[in-house]
Amino acid sequence: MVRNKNDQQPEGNPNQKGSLNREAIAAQALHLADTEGIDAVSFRRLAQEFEVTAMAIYRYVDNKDDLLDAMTESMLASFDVSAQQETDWRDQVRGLIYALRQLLLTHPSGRSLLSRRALPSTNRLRIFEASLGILRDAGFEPQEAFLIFEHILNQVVSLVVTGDGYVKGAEEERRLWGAKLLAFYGSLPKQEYPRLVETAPNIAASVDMDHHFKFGADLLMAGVEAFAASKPPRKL
Amino acid sequence: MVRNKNDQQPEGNPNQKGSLNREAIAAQALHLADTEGIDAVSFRRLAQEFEVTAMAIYRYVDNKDDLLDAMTESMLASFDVSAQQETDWRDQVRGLIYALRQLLLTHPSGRSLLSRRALPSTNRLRIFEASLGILRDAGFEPQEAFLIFEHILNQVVSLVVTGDGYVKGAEEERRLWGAKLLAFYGSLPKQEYPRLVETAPNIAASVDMDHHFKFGADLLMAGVEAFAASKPPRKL
DNA sequence: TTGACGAGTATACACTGTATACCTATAATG
DNA sequence: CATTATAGGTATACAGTGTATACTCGTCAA
Repeated sequence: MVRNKNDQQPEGNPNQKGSLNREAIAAQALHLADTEGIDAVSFRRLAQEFEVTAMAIYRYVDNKDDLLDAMTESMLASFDVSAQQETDWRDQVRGLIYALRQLLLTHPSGRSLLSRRALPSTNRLRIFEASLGILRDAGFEPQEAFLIFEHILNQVVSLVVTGDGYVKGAEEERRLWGAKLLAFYGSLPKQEYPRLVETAPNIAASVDMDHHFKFGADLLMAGVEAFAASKPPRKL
Repeated sequence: MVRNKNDQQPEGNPNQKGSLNREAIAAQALHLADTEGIDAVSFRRLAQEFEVTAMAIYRYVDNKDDLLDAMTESMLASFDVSAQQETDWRDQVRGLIYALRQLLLTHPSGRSLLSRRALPSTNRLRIFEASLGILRDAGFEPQEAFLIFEHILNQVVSLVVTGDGYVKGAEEERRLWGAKLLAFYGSLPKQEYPRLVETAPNIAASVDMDHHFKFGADLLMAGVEAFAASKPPRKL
C-alpha cells in the first residue's frame, strides 16, 4: 500500500476560510454560483477552495440537493421583508418587489435556487409568511394572497435575471449580448418581421436592468391593484 | 487491433424510428424531455433509442446547445398564434395565454427550453412576431408590447409547470407532492406561521393546474388591461 | 480502378455525483 | 495511564456526462 503519502501537514498555514462547516460551505458555494454560474458549483471545485477532498464535504451536506438547500438558506438569511414599515399596502408590496429585486441582483443564482421544487426551510418560510401577511392585511383572501405572491416572485425573478446563464458583474458580457440582440433583430427581413424589427432596440435595451425593471414593476403593480379594485371594497 | 467486432448487421430489423436526421432526433429528444425530464436527455441515451452510437448524433447536431435549439424548434413547430381570429384584442391576448398554456401542458420541458438565453430560430421568431402584432394592434407602443409579451410568457410558464422537475403525465407523483405540501404547511406552528397554516390548502391545491391557472390568468389579464387603461385613450 | 465522401464506430479525456473502505488525531472511558 | 470510540478527512472506484480525434466502412463519381 502506498498510502500515508503526506502524513504530516505540509505547512502550518491555517485554512483562511476557517474550519469546514455547513454555513461556510453554503456561503462559499453561493458565492461561487453568483460569480461563475450555478454549473460551477461542484463538490470537487468546492472542496478545492477549502483545500480538502470532495468527499469531506459530505460530512456536512447530505447530497447535492441538500447543498442547494443550504445555499438557498444562506442567500435568504440576510433578507428582511419587514424592513420597511409603510402604512399603505401598495407601498409595502412595492417595497417587497424592490427588496426581492435587490436580493436577485446580489445573488443571480437565486433564479436557479428559488425555482427548485423543494420544501422550504426556515428563512424561506419566514419570508413567505411575512409576504402573505402584507397581502392578507391588504384585504386579499388566503388563496389570492398566495397566488399574488407567487406571481410577484416569478415576475421579479424573470425581470431581474434574464436567462439562465447570468452571473454577477458580467457587465461586459452583458453589453455584448445586448449588441448581439440588436444586430440580430435589427437585421431581420423587415417585411416578414416588421414588429420585431421596430422593437429591436427595446429588446436589446432589456439587458439594461434598471429601466427594464421599473417598467415591469409598474406593470406588475398595475395588475395587483386592478385585481384589488375588482374585489368587494374591503381593502384598506 | 480488435476492431470490426460486429461487421455484419446483427439482425436486419429496420430502425423503427426511421433513418437518423435532425428533425427525428429533435423530436425524440423532446419526447424524452417531456416524459422523463430534461436531465434524461443525453447523447448516449438518445443514441441508444436510435440504436446508434452517441457520436453519430453529432453528424446532425453541433453540440448539446444546438440540440436544445433543435428541440425548441420542434416544440414550437405546431404552435399557431393566429389560430383564433378574435376581434377584441382582449380576447386575442387571452387566446394567446391559453394557447401557450396548452403548449406547456403538452411539453413540460418547455420551461427549460424557453428560458435559455439564445438567439431564436424561425418558429420562435414567427410566434414572437405574431404576438407583438396582437399587442401593437391593441394600441401598445413597441417597448410596451415587448415587455407585456415577456410578462405573459414568463407568467404562463411559471403558472403551468411548477418547479423544474415536472414531467408529463406524472399524475400520481403530482398528487403525492400536493399531499406532502399540505401536510408540511398544515403542521407548521400556528402562532409562528399563521398565514402559511391558513393558506396550506391553497398551496397544496396549486398542484391542480386548471383552477390554479384560471386564477393566475385572470390576474395577468387584469394587469394588462389596467396598464392599457392607464394610457392615452388610443386603444381599440 | 481510383478516389472522394457521407455515415457511423471506437476510443479517450476531463468532468460530474456519490458509495465504500480506510486512516488518524483527538476525546472519552475503564 | 491504557484502551477504545468517534469525528473528520482521504483514497479509490463506478457509472454517468459532453465531446475531440481517429478510424472504418459502403456508395457513388470520375
